[in-house]
Amino acid sequence: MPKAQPRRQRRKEARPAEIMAAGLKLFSERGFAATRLEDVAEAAGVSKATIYLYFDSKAELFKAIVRDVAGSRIGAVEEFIGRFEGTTVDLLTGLFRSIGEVTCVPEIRALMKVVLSEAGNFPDIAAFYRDEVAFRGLGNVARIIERGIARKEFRSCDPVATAQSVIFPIIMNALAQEVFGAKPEIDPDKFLAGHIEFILRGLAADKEQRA
Amino acid sequence: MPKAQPRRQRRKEARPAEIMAAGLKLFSERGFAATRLEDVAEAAGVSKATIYLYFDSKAELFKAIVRDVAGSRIGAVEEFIGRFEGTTVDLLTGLFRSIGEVTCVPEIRALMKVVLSEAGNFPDIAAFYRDEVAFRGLGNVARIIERGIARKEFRSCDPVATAQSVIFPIIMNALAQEVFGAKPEIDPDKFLAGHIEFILRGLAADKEQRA
DNA sequence: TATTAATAACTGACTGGTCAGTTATTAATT
DNA sequence: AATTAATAACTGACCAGTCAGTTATTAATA
Repeated sequence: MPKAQPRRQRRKEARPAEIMAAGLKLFSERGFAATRLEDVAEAAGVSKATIYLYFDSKAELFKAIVRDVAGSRIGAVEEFIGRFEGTTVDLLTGLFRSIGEVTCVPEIRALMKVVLSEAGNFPDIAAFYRDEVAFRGLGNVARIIERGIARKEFRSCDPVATAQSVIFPIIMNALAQEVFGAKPEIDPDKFLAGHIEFILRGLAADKEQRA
Repeated sequence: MPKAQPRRQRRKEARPAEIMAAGLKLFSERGFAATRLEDVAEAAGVSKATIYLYFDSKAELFKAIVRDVAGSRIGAVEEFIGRFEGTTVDLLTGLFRSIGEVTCVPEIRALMKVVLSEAGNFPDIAAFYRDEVAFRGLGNVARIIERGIARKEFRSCDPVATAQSVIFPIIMNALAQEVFGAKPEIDPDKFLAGHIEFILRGLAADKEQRA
């Protein structure tokens, strides 16, 4: 018989991450207001008071989680974009695949929803998310479109406005799945493929244009 | 001095609508959980107990509001679509304008957000909204696309998947504005115009195709 | 290497405030 | 006078945040 765990353990380093993981799970399932800190504590294998050793308040815990999850991925994507040397069509296609993957991670999808929900109640979270995730991501797509225009692969258009046309369906699709559950009628891979074709046509440089 | 209103008035017919209007305002500003029924009552010029004369619970009030707002517009849109006789491009353009207008009504926009937020906590609301608003609206767009394909105005494609590419940016744009506030960089009208052009290119029938 | 002192991690039990929902009563309408 | 719309005052449950006390760990001392 393995030695029984002592009832208490001191694991200063591991606690915050465990608490945040538990919080992410519950906040994304139930939303901020409906999540009880006692449940987070239980899920993290810790007492509620312990949470307050590491986080000042429920709101601060929530913010820490958002910062952690949101900040962790965009850097890698930007590096990929910077390094890429092929056609802009391939670049965009690659980016789509990668965004498609990210929006399939349940925690990330769920957190997106919670941030939307709680933005009004947490202005600083909203500002952080807007600048560090939404606008930043949109800017990256806009830059790719500019690249395509510069290389004459794409027709001339407003890069930022077009970036929205291009990227919003993917986000919204993930959000809809999160909220309403999977649509039986249309599977996500098929949608993504169709969308890529669709937007490439929308972006395509005119082959035989007057003047 | 005008005759002072009696402290109490009996206005059985008017109360529910007034309570729902007040609820819509507050729920959309603060979300479901953060809205106090006492505040709804005050905004409606009524006591909290009066709300319970007309609605069984906070949740039922919320549902009644969603049903009311959500159900009220789609019918008109569908009728417009049914009657339309011009080109499918004009039909789609007209529909976009009308959706663009609807998503500018602050209460509707805000309610969209709240429904997304609370769908998890109110499965029946989610189901209602999914069937009566989301899928129904998507279906209408898909049908327009089918019409365009049938009339050789549009290239052949999956109508439902494409409907998402077409309509989601408009919804998402409204949602983003709602959540993050207006983006200074891009004004909504310009976006809408650009988006219309973009999707019409994506849909356009191939003029000179092999075979 | 034991023993003990000091510290820091952790917890159970409590508190104060909030708010959905109820009840007893009042006043308008018939 | 009987009915019913409306309300003020109340109740019970819930939960974020606190705190006094407990246990693990480390370090100093014998």
